[in-house]
Amino acid sequence: MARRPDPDARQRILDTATRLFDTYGVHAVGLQQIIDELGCGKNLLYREFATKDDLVAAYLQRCRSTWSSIIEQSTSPLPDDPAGQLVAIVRTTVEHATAPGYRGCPVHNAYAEFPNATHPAHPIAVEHFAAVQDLLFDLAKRAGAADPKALADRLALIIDGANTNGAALGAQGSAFAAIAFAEDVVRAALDPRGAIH
Amino acid sequence: MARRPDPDARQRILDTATRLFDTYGVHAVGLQQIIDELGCGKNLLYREFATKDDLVAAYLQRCRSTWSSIIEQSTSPLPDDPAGQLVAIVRTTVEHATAPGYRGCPVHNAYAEFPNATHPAHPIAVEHFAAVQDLLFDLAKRAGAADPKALADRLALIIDGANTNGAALGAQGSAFAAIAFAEDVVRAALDPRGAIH
DNA sequence: GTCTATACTAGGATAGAC
DNA sequence: GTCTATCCTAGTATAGAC
Repeated sequence: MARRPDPDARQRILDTATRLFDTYGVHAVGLQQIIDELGCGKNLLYREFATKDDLVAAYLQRCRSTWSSIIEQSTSPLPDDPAGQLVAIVRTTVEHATAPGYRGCPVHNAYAEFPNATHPAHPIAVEHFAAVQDLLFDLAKRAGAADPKALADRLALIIDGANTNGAALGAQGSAFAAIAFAEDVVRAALDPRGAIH
Repeated sequence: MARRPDPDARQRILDTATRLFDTYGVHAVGLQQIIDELGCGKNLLYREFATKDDLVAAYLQRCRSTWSSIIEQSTSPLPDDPAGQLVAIVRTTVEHATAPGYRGCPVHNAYAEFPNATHPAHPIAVEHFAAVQDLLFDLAKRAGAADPKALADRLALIIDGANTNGAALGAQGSAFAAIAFAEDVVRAALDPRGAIH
């Protein structure tokens, strides 16, 4: 009897690749290692992903969609509270950034690992950075900030800072402070009296 | 006549290695590439650095001392103004983070490239992160902040955020906003009326 | 026909001999 | 400073199990 093709093969490969890339970094993981962990043949991997670059690109796409659903999950309980959603995004970021073994935002890490602008990972990462900016700006506008761009910039710095600091120093660093920081910044930006004095 | 050993060999090797590592990332640069650029023999490099890991460790040490002198240079004009020094540190960080071709803090990048805790780069990076924390905390205390830990945490987030955001989005991102942000945060932390409302 | 397993090429890396 | 040995990884091709 002929074997049926496994429709989940691509997903299983991506599952394993994601876990290994997240843990060890992209450069440090060889395709052989993925094949060994997965227990599949080399042909299957090369059928789904012609080159390692293709696999890396698919990995980054998955990182993006994972991030989207995490954010979606944290903001959906506050559908009519854009200011609360901004704080919720920071809180979720901090939770992840202080988790044991956190190595930093995988998109930023991959971007740093492949500085060559011709790498297929590049445009995906840039798209992600722009999407985060847009989301923050949109929420800041809807929250009624007098200067939504300024509020979005400050929250972007807090979020990127929490990610980086958490990767470096974990829960012992400054990442936890990001939550109260974001609350103050949002409050100040919405205060009709005109913010910080 | 036998050639005299070049006492600057180690520095010249480090110069070239630093430039290449900063530009392309550590993993992506081979020792052969460094040798080719430098026009030296392999022996010379192996005499100074037994393994690539040793070279990477020396590279990170140099990154640390470069960072120290940059910070020293930016804070020395304000010897009796710790609050001004805190803002100056952020300003200097932003200047670097928004420069064309900036790829992020090399220490953070190397830390991300070598997640394995046994790599010699690890302790050096951790030392750096702790040193930054200590410097910020010390200045926050000397500035008279009511809660110096909180101020140091917030500035650490702004600094790490400016570095990461600048690497991703350059001058078009949120990094520039870090300067006014830091000014507001420092002012609020020193305000006797009790900060942000 | 689909998968696993393996043998193989080519290139680049570390390392060291001379 | 050149030249060689060894290893590792990406990628291809082939053989065989189900």
